Amino acid sequence: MVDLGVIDRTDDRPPYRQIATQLRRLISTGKLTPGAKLPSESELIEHYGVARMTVRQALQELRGEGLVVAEHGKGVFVRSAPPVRRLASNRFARAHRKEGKAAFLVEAEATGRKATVDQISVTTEPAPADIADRLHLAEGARVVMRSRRYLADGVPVEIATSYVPESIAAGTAITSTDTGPGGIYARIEEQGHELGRFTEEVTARMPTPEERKVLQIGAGVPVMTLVRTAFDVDDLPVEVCDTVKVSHAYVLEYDVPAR
Amino acid sequence: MVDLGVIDRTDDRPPYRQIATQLRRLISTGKLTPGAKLPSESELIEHYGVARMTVRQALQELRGEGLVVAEHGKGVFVRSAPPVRRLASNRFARAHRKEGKAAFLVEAEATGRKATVDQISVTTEPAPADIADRLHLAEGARVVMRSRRYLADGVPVEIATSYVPESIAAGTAITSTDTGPGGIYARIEEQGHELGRFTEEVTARMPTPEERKVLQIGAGVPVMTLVRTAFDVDDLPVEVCDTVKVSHAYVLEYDVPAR
DNA sequence: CGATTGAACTCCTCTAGACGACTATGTACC
DNA sequence: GGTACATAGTCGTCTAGAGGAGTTCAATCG
Repeated sequence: MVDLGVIDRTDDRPPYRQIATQLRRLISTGKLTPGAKLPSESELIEHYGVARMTVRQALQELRGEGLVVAEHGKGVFVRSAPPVRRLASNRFARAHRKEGKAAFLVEAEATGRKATVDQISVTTEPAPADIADRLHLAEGARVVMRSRRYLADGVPVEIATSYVPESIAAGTAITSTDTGPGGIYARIEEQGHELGRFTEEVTARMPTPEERKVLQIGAGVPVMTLVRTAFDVDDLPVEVCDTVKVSHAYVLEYDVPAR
Repeated sequence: MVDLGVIDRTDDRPPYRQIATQLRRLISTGKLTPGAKLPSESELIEHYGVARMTVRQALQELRGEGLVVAEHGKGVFVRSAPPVRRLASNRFARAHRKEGKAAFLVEAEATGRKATVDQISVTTEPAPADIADRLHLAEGARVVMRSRRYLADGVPVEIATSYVPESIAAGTAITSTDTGPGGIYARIEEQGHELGRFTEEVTARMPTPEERKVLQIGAGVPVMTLVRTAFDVDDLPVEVCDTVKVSHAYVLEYDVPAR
């Protein structure tokens, strides 16, 4: 077992915080490596001579930082570093679409991971207000809504929802589960909307309980949201894609000219 | 007071989670607006007929989501929406530098906020390994390191650390607390390194306890990290800027050509 | 009138114990 | 050999209570 410290009752920091600090140090110094099991609650209680709730509060702190995950009936484990996917800003280059590949698969292939998509749903509905705004549509105009979940090596890493105006999507494979070679963007271009540029808006927040479930992440793991709007060469918005990514699974890369 | 629901003991979700859900709904439906005070622990205990720890566990859940903040001795309050700053990808346009304005001030001015900078420190040290790598420097080469904290309307929103090779920074205002008109980038260009492009790497994570203190945020509020590397027209890296931003205070905007 | 005191209220921390649910493992039985 | 079961160990949830510390505000004292 690892060597734990003791609680200093003269320290003005509360015991649960001291315990958390000592456990945190074990992780950051590598004495506890990813996947390793922390001492059980009982062991910590005995070692530190405190009540159960005090130990649990310390562990709660570490879970809140996303450092550890608790598994019911098994123990508390140091979170294993998930695969990091780098998203380069040229990932929608037309060359890839010409090759008949969807963006997600291209990225995954580049990093040697097995990419899968599931929980696909396709519906046609009135556009939500913010989406209608981004697509320059009248309120209540109908859009094709495509939701799906992406997994890398079987681990959920992202959920995404695309919105395409019905006027563009109608009668194309966009309304099918399988959008065909090259994905949505290839279909949109076939409809005479050659893509000109994208805008992306990035921010981060804590996941909702539902997102936690779908992405299989514990409390204390933040998500990044990326809302991408695709414009054709006439600067007409043709698609909005709202994605929620497990933050530690992604690094977004952008290239910005100095002008 | 607001109208709370009741606990359904036949529901398979635990009571604390039901309480959290009901409070969450009060917030999301606007019955509790930002800044409003939630019912006190005592009131919740009496209303739901549960033990203190059960109520606290529900509140803990909401704090973990960053929805509420607890203030010792006062109560628990709905987190007031902080000022959101949009960072457009053209924020480093040369035109602004020519006008003698630093990037942060330009942004703040555009949104009508009062921007301030404090906790400035300037030192010269051997470059950390990852920085040396990004700057194409030999390990141990010396860099000027500039740290500072940014505040919008007096609220901390970002901490940043810039690294400039000593070969470029030596003898310039970069080594002074005040970098002069146009900021670091103007000084770098004066040294004959006309800026050509930037790369930015964005990800999100939970803050360290120290970051929490400096940024004055509670547990449960994530941060975004943005590492920007500046290249001159010869594609030589001339600066790396590592920033940690309070996530809910920022939306990053990028423009990506379709190529 | 101003300053101090005290009470009431808030959230923070901790104790001690209980039962439940999930996981793993060994054992007895078929 | 394989299945079913018992058991021990784990974390999850809840109860009931205690003292501490920060905040607020009204009453009291000088």
